[in-house]
Amino acid sequence: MRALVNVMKALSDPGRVKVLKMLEARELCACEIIGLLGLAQPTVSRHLKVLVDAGLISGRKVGCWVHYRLAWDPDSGSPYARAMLKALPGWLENEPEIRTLRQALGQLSPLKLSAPPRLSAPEDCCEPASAQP
Amino acid sequence: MRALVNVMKALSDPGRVKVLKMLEARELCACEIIGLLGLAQPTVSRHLKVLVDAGLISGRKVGCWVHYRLAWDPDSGSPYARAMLKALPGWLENEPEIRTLRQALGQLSPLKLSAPPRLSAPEDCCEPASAQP
DNA sequence: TCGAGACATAGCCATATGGCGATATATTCA
DNA sequence: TGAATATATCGCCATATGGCTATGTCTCGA
Repeated sequence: MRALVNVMKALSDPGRVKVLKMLEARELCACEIIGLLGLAQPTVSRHLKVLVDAGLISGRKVGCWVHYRLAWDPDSGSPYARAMLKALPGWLENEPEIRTLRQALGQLSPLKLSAPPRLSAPEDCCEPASAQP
Repeated sequence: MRALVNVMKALSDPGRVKVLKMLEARELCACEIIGLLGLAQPTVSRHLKVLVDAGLISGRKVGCWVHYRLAWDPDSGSPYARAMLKALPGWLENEPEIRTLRQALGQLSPLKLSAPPRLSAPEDCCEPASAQP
């Protein structure tokens, strides 16, 4: 019960749902998510923690960065989390908010992740996605 | 997005999840749910409203009573609500809380609902499920 | 028409949640 | 070692949530 409620609570916030929809496209580092969501870094960090605790995403540290991805692993996460991750890709595809995010995501240069020890840092990783002049 | 978040919020409370699990067995009137949940009547009433607003259950007034059931109807409710209603029966079946509720539910005399205009009132409909002597 | 019962609503309170800035921690690079 | 960067944590505030009691509304039957 606790596990189920935790997953549902995690899905009860638009920002967190957006994160999951973005991670459908590809793995993202925290700073990219911050830029895309347009929220303060501590706020996003907490949202990510909620998603991790619910078993919906997992993060792995790569040098200075933490790369988040959907927790597809069959053993990690709860069955509830897996069920929701399976359902989500069919949802919200026509939502304007999501389409906008997808577009912004495409404009970001993809992460050049490969070598955990030696890492070529993505120069524009932490450019804020929305530049206000 | 709003609709999805509303469904997930509705599922974010153990009491409301219990209501849905009980309604899997059969239609219930509000007073039965009050007895089974062990919460005050206004509290349950509000929980039921949240579930109705999310499109997860529907209530129909029968005389003095309101009978609640899962919102299976293909047109009513959101696709999110329908998806969750489809998933829920496979969940929490081994949860002690739920098993206890199921048992208590079996001990209640089933509602004799049939005639919307004329209605044979269930005598013990509003007996509190927990009698403290 | 009036009382009783079933349910909904209003209002109050304690806690949870989500936002933020400030700060701590960890890692890389010079 | 020390500066710079990425992320996490802390503490504060406003709002949302969930519990309750009191009260309103509706329906039935006397």
